[in-house]
Amino acid sequence: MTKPDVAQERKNQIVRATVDCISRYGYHNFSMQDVAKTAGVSKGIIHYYFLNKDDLMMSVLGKVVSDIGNVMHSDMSALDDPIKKLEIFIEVCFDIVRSTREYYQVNMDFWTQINQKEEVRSVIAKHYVKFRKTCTQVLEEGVEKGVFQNVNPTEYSSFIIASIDGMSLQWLFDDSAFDYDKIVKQVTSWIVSGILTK
Amino acid sequence: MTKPDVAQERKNQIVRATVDCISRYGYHNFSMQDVAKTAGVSKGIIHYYFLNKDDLMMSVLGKVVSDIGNVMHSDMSALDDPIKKLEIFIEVCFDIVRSTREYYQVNMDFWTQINQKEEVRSVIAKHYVKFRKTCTQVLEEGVEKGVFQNVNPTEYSSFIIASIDGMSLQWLFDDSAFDYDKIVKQVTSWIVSGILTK
Amino acid sequence: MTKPDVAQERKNQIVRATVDCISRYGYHNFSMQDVAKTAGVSKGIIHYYFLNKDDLMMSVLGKVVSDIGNVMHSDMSALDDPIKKLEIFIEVCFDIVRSTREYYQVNMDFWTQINQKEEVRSVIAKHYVKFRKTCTQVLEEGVEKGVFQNVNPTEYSSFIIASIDGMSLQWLFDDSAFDYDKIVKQVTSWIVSGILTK
Amino acid sequence: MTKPDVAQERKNQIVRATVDCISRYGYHNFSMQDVAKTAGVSKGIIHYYFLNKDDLMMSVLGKVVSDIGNVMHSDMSALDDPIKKLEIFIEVCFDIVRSTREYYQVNMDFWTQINQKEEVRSVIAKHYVKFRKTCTQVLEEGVEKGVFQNVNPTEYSSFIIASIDGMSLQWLFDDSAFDYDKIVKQVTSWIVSGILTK
DNA sequence: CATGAATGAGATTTCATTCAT
DNA sequence: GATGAATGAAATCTCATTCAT
Repeated sequence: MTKPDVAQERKNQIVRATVDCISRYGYHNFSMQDVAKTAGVSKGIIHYYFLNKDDLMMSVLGKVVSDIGNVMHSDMSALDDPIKKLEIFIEVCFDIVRSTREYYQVNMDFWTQINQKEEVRSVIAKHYVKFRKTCTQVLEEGVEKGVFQNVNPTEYSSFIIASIDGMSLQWLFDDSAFDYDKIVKQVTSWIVSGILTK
Repeated sequence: MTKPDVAQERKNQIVRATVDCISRYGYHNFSMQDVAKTAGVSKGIIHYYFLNKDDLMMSVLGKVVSDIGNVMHSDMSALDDPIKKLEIFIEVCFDIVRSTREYYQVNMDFWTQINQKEEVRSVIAKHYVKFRKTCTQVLEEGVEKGVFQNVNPTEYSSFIIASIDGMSLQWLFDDSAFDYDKIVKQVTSWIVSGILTK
Repeated sequence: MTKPDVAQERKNQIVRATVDCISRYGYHNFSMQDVAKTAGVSKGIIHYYFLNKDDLMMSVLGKVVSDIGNVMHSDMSALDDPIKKLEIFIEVCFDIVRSTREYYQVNMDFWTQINQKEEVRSVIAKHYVKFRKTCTQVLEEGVEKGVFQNVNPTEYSSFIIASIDGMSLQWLFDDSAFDYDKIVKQVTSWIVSGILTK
Repeated sequence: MTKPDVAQERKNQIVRATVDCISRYGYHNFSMQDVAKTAGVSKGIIHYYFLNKDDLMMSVLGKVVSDIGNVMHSDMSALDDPIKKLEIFIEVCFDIVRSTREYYQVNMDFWTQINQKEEVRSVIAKHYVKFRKTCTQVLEEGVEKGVFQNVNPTEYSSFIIASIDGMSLQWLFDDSAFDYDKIVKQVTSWIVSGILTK
């Protein structure tokens, strides 16, 4: 059978269409009709697969968050040098923003919901926990090997991720403010040299 | 004149009410009716003072951005020591987030509009230009006095501001993730020691 | 001012239009749009005066129930003879059904809701309490004067009202089944003679 | 044949499920989906056996009406005494309401349709014709035997049935209004003594 | 200036019905 | 026969905006 899971495929199709719509029309300026048109399906079928718009949006958030999370986990295990590993981690993170700019923004759009919808806040919070954990592992390895100073790895992870998010924001607000590639390298160097044993 | 622009006072009143509503009901979930009730005025009068909801929102953005900007400029000129000055700058910034958490969140809510409304993007971009400039001045003073390394001050400003925004985000997503006061001090120390001449 | 209470007048106008719609299209086959058109107003204004369709329907029920209740209280106090009084009470009741057939049916339409909406059931129940009380007073007077047997007046009231409702139902189902005027007289006589002291 | 009409059995199954749904969700608040789930069949198959929802509803009405009709015809022929016979007829009728309260309510729900759907009105009207006829036969027997007064039996049948329906209504609206068992006996006595030869 | 009744476009959602499999 | 995915009409409800008073 070439029809292993029509339902799942349809759901994916609708979620993808929704991401498109958010990108194009804005987080709260798209209608179910828009999603239907984009996905090439009828309005009704969306409510067949998703309880309501909220439910659909939670699926979108889930996808965005997990997609970003998945990219981050891409082969770092192959590397031995903690410094190289950290540099690559940072590079990959910055790359997500640059190469999926609209996608990262859709992710950002959910931030407006953290005060109104506990579930949204919770998903994002968990994403950051995982995010920090990934980074922490890299740092701990370096600390163990004596390459990195004995800082609190979780705290320094927060700091690293904060720098990446913060720089990305400034770039999204104004991509002529600085040369992204150049400043990414600069920031990476500041972050890395900040933790290197003297 | 003892009649200092009643119109302006009315506009302020409405804008303040709107900030309240965004905080309470969410950026996309409040109505002009809500604003009217909160401000204690009629629905009609809002459209007398503001062209439409968009116009009102731009005024809100203007207020939020300038309020935050104003806090930052508070007495740093009195200090002589560049290190102390930088530390205070960072502290003040973090304080804005902590002490006006909801307010900062309203500011953040506008970030989701940068793709849809060029004017919003532009206002935020200008805010960050000013923000960086303030920081840059502090850094330049330190570089001049030989206390700070000869890094590109604008780039390091971006980095500083990025750290502040990024840490604040993580805290807004989950205020149990770390002790804000403690990590603020830690991050401040990392930022400062990263630029000190060895 | 000839505009003492625009709001109340509008509400009445909408409620009246709703009764019309229920009569014409059926209890669950009319839309807010229909009501708007019938009342000659816009769809939106209905939701300005009524929270939602349910709220509107409760107002309709209130009106129907109280209108019917009001008719029943029409001058019986003038009469002295308990028998005459009872006969007139019964006549008035039957008259309500005959002369406001559609109206009585709208009232009936709410009966489908008694299992789903406690408030509906409660309003109807209270209406019947009042209904029985009115009848009971007539009976008690007759018992006191020794004209009526010493039956339980509330129970006999229930029986009287039951006969009226039940006969009306059969007539509504098939108005060719019997001559309404004739059978009303017959039933009245059975009811009255059933309580007369021998 | 040992395959006694699978189709009929399926139809019954669906009709029964519909009665359940009306009871549970209300006459106007259940969907074909609900029926399908309750019957344990697919949504599609319902439209295979029934033309549409209206058609299904007519089948439900048919079932409800004939079920109630059937109960009424149960063993009265064995009795000789017309008084006893009449008492039992009344008792059985009241029993239908008490013992199948929800069922009787479903029957009542159709009453609201008599204005909109001639077919519904007609079925109900025919049901009452049969109902009255059954009662009339009991009365005629008593008149013939000189036990009952020479009233018009059809008219008195209407009156009897009206009392039963009317009392049941009041009870359905508020089952705390009176003790059903007690008042049933009382009403029975009033009805019977109203027709006894003096 | 100020009010709030009124409008109407448009959003979400439900659901009877169809039809390919 | 049987399924359930798919459709699309229609319903309720919200809300920015207008305008007579």
